Amino acid sequence: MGKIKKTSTNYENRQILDAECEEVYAANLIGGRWTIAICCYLAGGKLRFSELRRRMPNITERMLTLHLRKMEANRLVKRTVYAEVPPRVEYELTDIGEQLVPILDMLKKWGTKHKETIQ
Amino acid sequence: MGKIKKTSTNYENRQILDAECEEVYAANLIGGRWTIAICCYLAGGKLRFSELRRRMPNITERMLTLHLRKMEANRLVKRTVYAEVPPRVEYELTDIGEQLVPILDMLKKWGTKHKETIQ
DNA sequence: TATGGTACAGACAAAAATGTAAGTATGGGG
DNA sequence: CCCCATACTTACATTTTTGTCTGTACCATA
Repeated sequence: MGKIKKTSTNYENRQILDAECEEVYAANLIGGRWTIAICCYLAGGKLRFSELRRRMPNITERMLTLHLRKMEANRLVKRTVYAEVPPRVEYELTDIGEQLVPILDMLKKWGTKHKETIQ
Repeated sequence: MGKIKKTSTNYENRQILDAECEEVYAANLIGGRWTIAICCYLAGGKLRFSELRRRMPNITERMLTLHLRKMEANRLVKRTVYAEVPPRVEYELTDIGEQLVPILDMLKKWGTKHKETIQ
């Protein structure tokens, strides 16, 4: 989420997988501890920064900011700033972000089944 | 993939999300740089350790081992050891692992569409 | 003048993931 | 006895991600 070193094997390997495997490309977009949770909350409609924070009591402001910025860069969310004081910033899923929701739903069902299966 | 510190905030946060969000639970199962790629190759049928390695020239033996072990622990793959010399070990998807394949396929389609969308 | 709320940014630290390099066991073939 | 192949393991180093803490701008209200 911070700086990446473009000469590392790690970075190189990620690029290679990213390029040759669309599943990995997609997975990298929703990677990060809080990304999917944020998607789930935004699936219910647009939310302010502070509202997201309230829904995820354990995330820090820094982590929320970093994740939202990454998601914005990846075009999963749209960020709207209102010129008010105190500031108001709203986040919502983009079209392509919305299209992820049913997949997350399948993942959810699979996860539930997996939990049952392994015990 | 190595040791985890069970007293860390990081660990605690993961547990919390894991418990309250099945999507995150599922995503954690397929997390890790090489996990999805391994699933994709195993979707075509069982493969030996060395065959997997040949299909992923950039993975190291250590990383392949670690990922396969994690996937085995998570019941995504089944590991079969043959008492031969030199050793032969085969890996294949479990039932629940197979059920992940169509979801990865949706993820792939979404990834392709995302790539088109963002340019 | 002091305080409060919102949505951040920056420096730093800790933890986790990934990668590098070397070594292991086994038995068969030369 | 030496080397080969396979499927690992171990110690260590590097990179990346995550978390802690402090500070900031803005204007309104007390």
